[in-house]
Amino acid sequence: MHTLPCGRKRPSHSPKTNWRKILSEYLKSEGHRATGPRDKVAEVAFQQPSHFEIRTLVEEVQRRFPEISPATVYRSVKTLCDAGLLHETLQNHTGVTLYEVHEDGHHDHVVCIDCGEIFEFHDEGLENAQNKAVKSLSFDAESHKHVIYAHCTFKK
Amino acid sequence: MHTLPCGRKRPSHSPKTNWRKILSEYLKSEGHRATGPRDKVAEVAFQQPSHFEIRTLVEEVQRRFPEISPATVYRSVKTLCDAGLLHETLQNHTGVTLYEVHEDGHHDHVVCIDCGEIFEFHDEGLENAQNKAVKSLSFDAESHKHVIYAHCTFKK
DNA sequence: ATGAATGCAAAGGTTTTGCACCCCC
DNA sequence: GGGGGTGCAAAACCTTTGCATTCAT
Repeated sequence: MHTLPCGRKRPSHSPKTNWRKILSEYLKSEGHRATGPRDKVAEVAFQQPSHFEIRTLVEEVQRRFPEISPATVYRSVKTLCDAGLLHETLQNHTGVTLYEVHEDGHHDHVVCIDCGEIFEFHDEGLENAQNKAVKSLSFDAESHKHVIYAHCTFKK
Repeated sequence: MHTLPCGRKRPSHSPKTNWRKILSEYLKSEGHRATGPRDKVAEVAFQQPSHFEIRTLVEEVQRRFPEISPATVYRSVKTLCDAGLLHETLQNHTGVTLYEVHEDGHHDHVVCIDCGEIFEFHDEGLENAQNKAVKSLSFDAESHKHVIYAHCTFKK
């Protein structure tokens, strides 16, 4: 573990570098098998930009491994999500679901309505308020999505 | 306007009771027309439970008005969103997009991962933190989604 | 009358599935 | 060898679109 500027901790081996071990342990524990195609899909997935569409992943896998079928990509992504390595994160400005590598550190997202650019941000006060609110709900919260849709001011 | 227990104000005529006027003004202002099918779709939409899938709406419209085609339902929902009467709100536990009647008062959602039940909540501290965080981003925020996925403890 | 709105059916796009074959354990 | 995994193609879905027709203004 190391401490980030913002003060919170993050495991030093994120799934992005550590996924092989996590995946193989998950597969073993579930009675699933380590196979070539699934491994290649994972490899491509972890090389994607931080937020990606499954559509893009399918294309990239097909480009690099033409013998792997789209069905396998879909099935593998599902497995990677179950293994806790990937995460359906948010919907971009056109409503398409994006995936990201599941990191422990908490962050929220801003999506530009105009250009689709995605920004991550971390706000201590917001996080505290969220935790407090969740606690008061007396539900057993597992995850949450907080996405802000806005106009970014970078382009044009 | 009247004041709610939590202290915030809500317009006394929500779209739920007032939609005809709002819709007709919107249509006029955009050079669109008041038509039977669109009106019927709106009528059914505003009778739906607070969070509904478009799939359910299509079925209900077909049931009550078999002469109205699904395409018209889709087109009408788009119009109602443009008019500010409906809102694509969140995704339920299976990833399906839900619509709700657009109310002014701000609330967030809890979705039960197991049964799909949806709860609304309003938390003053959270809302303040959100506003503050958004402000500090120096984006021009237009909307945001905050959904908590949790296990509810009501059933079984 | 004129152009928006509709119904129908077809097209488009995405994701899932059935099944025979393959190959990891 | 047995059962999970894969590729392929078809199916299943969901949503949009083209077009002729209808209808509001």
